[in-house]
Amino acid sequence: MKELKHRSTCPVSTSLDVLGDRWTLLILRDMVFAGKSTYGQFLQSAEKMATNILADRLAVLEAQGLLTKAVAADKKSKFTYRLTEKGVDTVPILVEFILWGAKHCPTIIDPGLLAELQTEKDATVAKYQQRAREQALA
Amino acid sequence: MKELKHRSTCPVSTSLDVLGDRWTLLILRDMVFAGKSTYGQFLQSAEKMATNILADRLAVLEAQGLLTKAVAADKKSKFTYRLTEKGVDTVPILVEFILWGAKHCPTIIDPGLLAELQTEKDATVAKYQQRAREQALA
DNA sequence: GCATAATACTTGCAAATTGCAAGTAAAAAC
DNA sequence: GTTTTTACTTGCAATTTGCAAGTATTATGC
Repeated sequence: MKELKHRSTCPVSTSLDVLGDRWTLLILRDMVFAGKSTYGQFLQSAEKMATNILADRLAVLEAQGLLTKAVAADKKSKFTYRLTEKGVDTVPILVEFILWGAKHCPTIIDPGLLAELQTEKDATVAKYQQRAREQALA
Repeated sequence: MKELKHRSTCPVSTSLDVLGDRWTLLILRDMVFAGKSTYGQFLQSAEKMATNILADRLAVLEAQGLLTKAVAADKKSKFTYRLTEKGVDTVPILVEFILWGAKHCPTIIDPGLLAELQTEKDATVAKYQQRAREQALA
């Protein structure tokens, strides 16, 4: 069980204690926007996460209740990671990171998604949250 | 000049390259919600940031154009840090961290601010952004 | 005008974390 | 029954963090 030290009672600080590093939110991004759910899929993202870091972060996210781990339906040698409601609730955070990065950094992003986020943020957030919930039932 | 490596062209990833650590967003939080502007003030927050980390992060934030550094109006031995528009644009990110932390972690937060964020998020974001812009002119 | 305090860092070093490469183990495919 | 797939674990060097102490410039008090 991965323990976690909380530095203060401030909600920004406690959120950062869980999510504040270079990799954790990328895993959640891959689940929400790319529909990924397995260790092997997470390893294939453009940022090339090291295998030990991925294993560590998945363990933290599971211990903190943002995702669940279960044996895959098709193969016993495979695990499927799914978002809990606590994990689904990080979608608004991911969206704000997308909007900030798209505005202020050199990035490449699907223009359709960006336009959707800029004009109908709340509905788009809700759409991806609903999609994640439905995957969790599958 | 603090350089920064970008791991990919994904906007979440590039945002994390700048903001993805345990301390950076706490500095921005202190500027936006506590009106702090000096090195000494940042050191006094509940999370007890080490002096070298603070100096490093302020340099990164300045190099990345999220804040500006200037000699204080009252004392030549003091510096005043202010948010640029790029910095002001992180307020929605901070707000989502507040809401997630307040919902899912044990935290203490001003009930007035929380209620305001829950019922009138956009207006509250705009209010704190405007406040930060006005401080930058002072 | 000189000692003390305030302000903003910098430096040194041990401990923790990260990143890379290679190795392991169970299940699946051929 | 050998090879491949899948999910890790391990070892180790390099980087980052965290703590304590030191430095440098400006301001204050007598």
